[in-house]
Amino acid sequence: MGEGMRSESLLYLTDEQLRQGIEAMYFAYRGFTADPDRILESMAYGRAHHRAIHFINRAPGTTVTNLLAILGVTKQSLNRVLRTLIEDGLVESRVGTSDRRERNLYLTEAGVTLEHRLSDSQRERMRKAFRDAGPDAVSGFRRVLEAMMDGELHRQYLSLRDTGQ
Amino acid sequence: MGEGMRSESLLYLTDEQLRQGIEAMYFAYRGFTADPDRILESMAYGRAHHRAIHFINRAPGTTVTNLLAILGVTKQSLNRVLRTLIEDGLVESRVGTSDRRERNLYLTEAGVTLEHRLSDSQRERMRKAFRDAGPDAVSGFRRVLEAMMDGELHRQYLSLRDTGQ
DNA sequence: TTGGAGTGTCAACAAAGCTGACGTATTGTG
DNA sequence: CACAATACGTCAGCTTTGTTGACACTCCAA
Repeated sequence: MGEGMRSESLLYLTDEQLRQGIEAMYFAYRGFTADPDRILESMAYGRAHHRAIHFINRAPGTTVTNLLAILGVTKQSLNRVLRTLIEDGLVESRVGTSDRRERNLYLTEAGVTLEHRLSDSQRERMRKAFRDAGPDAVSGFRRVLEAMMDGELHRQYLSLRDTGQ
Repeated sequence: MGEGMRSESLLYLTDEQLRQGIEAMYFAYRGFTADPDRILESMAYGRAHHRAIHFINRAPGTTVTNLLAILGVTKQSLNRVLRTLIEDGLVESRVGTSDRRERNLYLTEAGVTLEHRLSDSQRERMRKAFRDAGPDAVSGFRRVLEAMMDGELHRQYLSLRDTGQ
């Protein structure tokens, strides 16, 4: 430590500050997932189902392969989740029109309903956090999070972000 | 949309902004855990071992019950992890001096070594994120994360934070 | 037309969470 | 002292969600 801090900004990078950031990230993520987890556990679902529902809702008609890339899991793992969602009538899987090897995924009406319940609870918490922290904090929050992503993750985040209206 | 936004700050709370925050949190957390995960998978360990090691390092001599409260898991789940760490010589469990029912947990030298490897990688990513985002962003980042914690989580975060020198 | 690449499914297994029940050692209290 | 409560460990069994391996169907290009 202390090998030529020239600018004020470097003062923020003590090990103590970094450790606090790490622990804040850990506890905040637990809070972040708490509300949807509560809703999901009443059904037979888990976080994996939530993630699948979220991204199918974001990109209706997406393929299994595309979803695999976003979620970063194996196709076998995703398939199990997807199968239960299809059986339960929350997701519809249509054979691709141009390439019949692909399956295009859509939420059914029931799927959209559940997605709303889940995202409402999560948005509400995010809204409260943003409100409590104030408008200046929001941009800082997002800038740090973006800088924390790997190149590949960051690319995925941006490409999703840009599809939002 | 648009039923009486009076103050500028409310402009930040559109559903689109909230959704971006949610997705940023998701992708950032994946980046946040990626480096330790890589180190751990080369050994027979997982994220659960990392969490135990982290908090034993933070509060040497802590008891099992205390660790359970911080991690929010069951003792059976923690015990499995703790047992392997003790068997592998990374954690030492000493009978309590004042109350001999308790077990005080400490990292061994090997445990400290692994903790350093893990936290170095995570600190390095955090440092990069803070550096890239700039000093103003750091406080905003932390304020939003704190506001995202539940009451109980927030209390734990603060009590840990205050023990850091 | 046929073989390789791409897409998705089934089977079996592992990590790590959970509940419930129980044993043991220790502490504190009536 | 007797006995209830606490702290910890463990056994058994279940769930979610990740993993590999094997395989079927589809497309495309040689």
